[in-house]
Amino acid sequence: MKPISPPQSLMELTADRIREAIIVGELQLGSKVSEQRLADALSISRSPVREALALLQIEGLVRIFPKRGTFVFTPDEKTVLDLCDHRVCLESACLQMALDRAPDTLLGGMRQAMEDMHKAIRAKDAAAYALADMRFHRAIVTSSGNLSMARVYGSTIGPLMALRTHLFTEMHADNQISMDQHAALLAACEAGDIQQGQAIIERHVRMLADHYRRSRESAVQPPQSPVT
Amino acid sequence: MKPISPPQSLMELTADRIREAIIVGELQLGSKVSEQRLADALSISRSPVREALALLQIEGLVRIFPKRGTFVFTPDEKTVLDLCDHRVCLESACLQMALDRAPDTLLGGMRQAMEDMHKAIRAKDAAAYALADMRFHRAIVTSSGNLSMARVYGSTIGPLMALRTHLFTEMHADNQISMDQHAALLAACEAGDIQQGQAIIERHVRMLADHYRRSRESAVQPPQSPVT
DNA sequence: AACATAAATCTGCCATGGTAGATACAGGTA
DNA sequence: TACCTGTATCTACCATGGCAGATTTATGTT
Repeated sequence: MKPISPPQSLMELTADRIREAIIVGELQLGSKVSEQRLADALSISRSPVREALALLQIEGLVRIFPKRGTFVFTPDEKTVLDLCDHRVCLESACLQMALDRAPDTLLGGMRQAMEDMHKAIRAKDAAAYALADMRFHRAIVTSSGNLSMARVYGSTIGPLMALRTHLFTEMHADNQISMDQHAALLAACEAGDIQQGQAIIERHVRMLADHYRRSRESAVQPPQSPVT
Repeated sequence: MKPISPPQSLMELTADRIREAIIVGELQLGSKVSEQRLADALSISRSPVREALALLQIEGLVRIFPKRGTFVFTPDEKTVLDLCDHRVCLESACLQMALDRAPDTLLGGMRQAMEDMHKAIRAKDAAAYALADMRFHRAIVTSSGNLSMARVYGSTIGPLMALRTHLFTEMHADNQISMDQHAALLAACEAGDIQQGQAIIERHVRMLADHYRRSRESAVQPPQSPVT
């Protein structure tokens, strides 16, 4: 995937750390996140923290208000629905390309991710499940060989979807349905049935959207930003 | 589009400045771009320059090699083809959504852009034509109402496509073909024929890709990076 | 002359300081 | 009590310094 990465910069490590903290709920949605506090907590300077936050804003996980502060992004309903449409669009197109160009890579990535999802379920680790889920779908996009789509998916759609996934995998323990859908998608790919695979993707994402909608109906709305 | 922007940060201004310099060729493709030199040239500090470069890397205009330097990205053939596929994917999906949800907005935006394209052709203004062309396609994406897709299209695909456009902007004399395709797409939208519209988008982008390929066959290849 | 090696320089990366702007709070007035 | 205002504090933003890694150049050996 990445040809060169071992000398990972502190900024990237920090971004990874903060992203994970947001996804697993360590940093609450809508909460203010200060450069200084994060730097102190990680025992580093404010510079890499600042750059990491800028990156996370591009990814959509935080929102930076100039001279006011950085806040963990709370996705509203329209944002999630837009994201779902976007995701279906990219995944469907990439599924076709991946099956055409690199079916073995695609199937291998899917199977590996499903292994991890099984492990996460057995360990009842919601966060690990969310991450494995993300890897499953990321495999579709990366196997397409289209770097432009892969970058967008990995840097703007994946993290936000993982955030949303984690939000209700804790309360709804029906990972089984999700697992069945992933298995069905894998089977369709093994059979080379693109249309069937695309239909499953569509249904899967729609189900996620419905889950999100219902989980929000019975939840309080944290303040998104100091001003509207 | 942007609700708040007046107090634009120096980092954003710097990013805009560098982006324009790259697109118009002021900074040569493949050339090394130093934080220190840019900061000196703009009479500012290295901090905002560094953050701006990070942003431009996300957009795909530059490539940052850790501890080695930042280089203006030279799109190779695969990159452009990937970008074209990505563009077709987004535009096709957005066309459907726009016709479903806001056909009047879509048709209005298309007609306005076609007006501008006609004017540009009569005035033989290639740059104005390119901008109107971009607005035409952007109308499709924005009319879809999907903010996630619109952001990606505007911030990731747009700049790189503009760069590509500039690369062979001198030679394209067949704006008439392009105009005919846009007119055909508008007609298909007026008739509500989504499939026909999507087919036209596909053909249009393929034509652009062919243009690019031919323009590269008779051009030298600047070095992309110090190492492979 | 060709190559290997080592010193010097260049450059990005992270740490820290100063400043301006925004928010929060306290005190005073209607 | 409610509202306005002035002050204090907080925080992001930009400037600058020190350091480490990488590239280039110079030098000595074969």
